[in-house]
Amino acid sequence: MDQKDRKILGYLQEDASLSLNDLAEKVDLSPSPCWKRVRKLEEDGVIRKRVALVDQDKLGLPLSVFVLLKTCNHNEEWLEHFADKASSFDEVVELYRMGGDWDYMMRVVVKNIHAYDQFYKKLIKTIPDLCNVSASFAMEQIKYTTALPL
Amino acid sequence: MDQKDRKILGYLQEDASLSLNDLAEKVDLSPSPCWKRVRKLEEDGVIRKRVALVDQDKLGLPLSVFVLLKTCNHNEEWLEHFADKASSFDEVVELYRMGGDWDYMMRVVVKNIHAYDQFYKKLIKTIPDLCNVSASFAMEQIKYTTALPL
DNA sequence: GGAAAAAAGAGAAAAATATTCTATAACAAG
DNA sequence: CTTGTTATAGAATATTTTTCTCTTTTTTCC
Repeated sequence: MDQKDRKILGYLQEDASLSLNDLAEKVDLSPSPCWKRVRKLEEDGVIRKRVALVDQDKLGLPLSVFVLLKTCNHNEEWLEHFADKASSFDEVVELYRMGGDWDYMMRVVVKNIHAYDQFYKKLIKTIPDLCNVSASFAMEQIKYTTALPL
Repeated sequence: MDQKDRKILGYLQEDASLSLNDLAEKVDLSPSPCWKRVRKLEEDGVIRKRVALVDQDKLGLPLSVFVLLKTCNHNEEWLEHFADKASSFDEVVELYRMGGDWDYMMRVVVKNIHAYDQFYKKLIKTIPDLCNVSASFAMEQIKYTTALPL
């Protein structure tokens, strides 16, 4: 991965609908070697996938809730079971195992506070041994990008 | 936006490299009406953009840090200035204004803890009047999807 | 330093895909 | 009904992606 690959990633991170010709031009290559690089980046898994980003508000799901969790149960099996179950909820768009005070944090996307409460009830029903659950509501999404710093 | 549009979004959220023929087949349409729907979704801004998702680990940026912030300065101007400045950092991939104990939360993508510290120093230098800054480190990213629930 | 091998690039041809166009079918309002 | 509107299908055209071949550049090793 050299500087040109990085440049390619930079552009495709921002706009994957860019045609190969345009991309090639931007990175100062002719289409064919540019295409080879793109394909290699895909094969190597550097480019994980191409996706369409959908507008949360326009879909009627303006609310992001950050949910912090503590478990009472610290064995391997529980962890795996939790990861599986929690990941399976479509509302959970991000899920992290954390260091520090809380064991897990997730971002949950819902219509409104009531919908969050429904999710909450579903969550604690599905996953036992949660010792502590705390929700923080995002008032405003100031920045959201999938583009990693290069 | 009817059920078919939703189905289209569902597929494109997962894989935007899907050809129009394949997509059309999946949603039970012929290519041309399917294409019209996709274009309308794009024009209406329901589909915000198409992007390539890059692997954090493969890029050498395995660490996500969640940074919580409190400001001492609660006037309109400060808020705007903060939003601008904080958004401008490439390491900041998500930024929310929060309800509750903390004013802001952001996810910062970096190489390692040392790189986070560098970022931290850059942050407090750039943005004055931060009363409190707290960082939580993600040990593991269990789920990360850009696909909103439909 | 220079020859051989390897890697990266250019340009054109072929294949696949997206886009437009036209005509037909379903649907809703008066 | 029937008129106007919207959605669809299928074919044509245009664009884009992918492959192929040949050339240039870079690297390696003597």
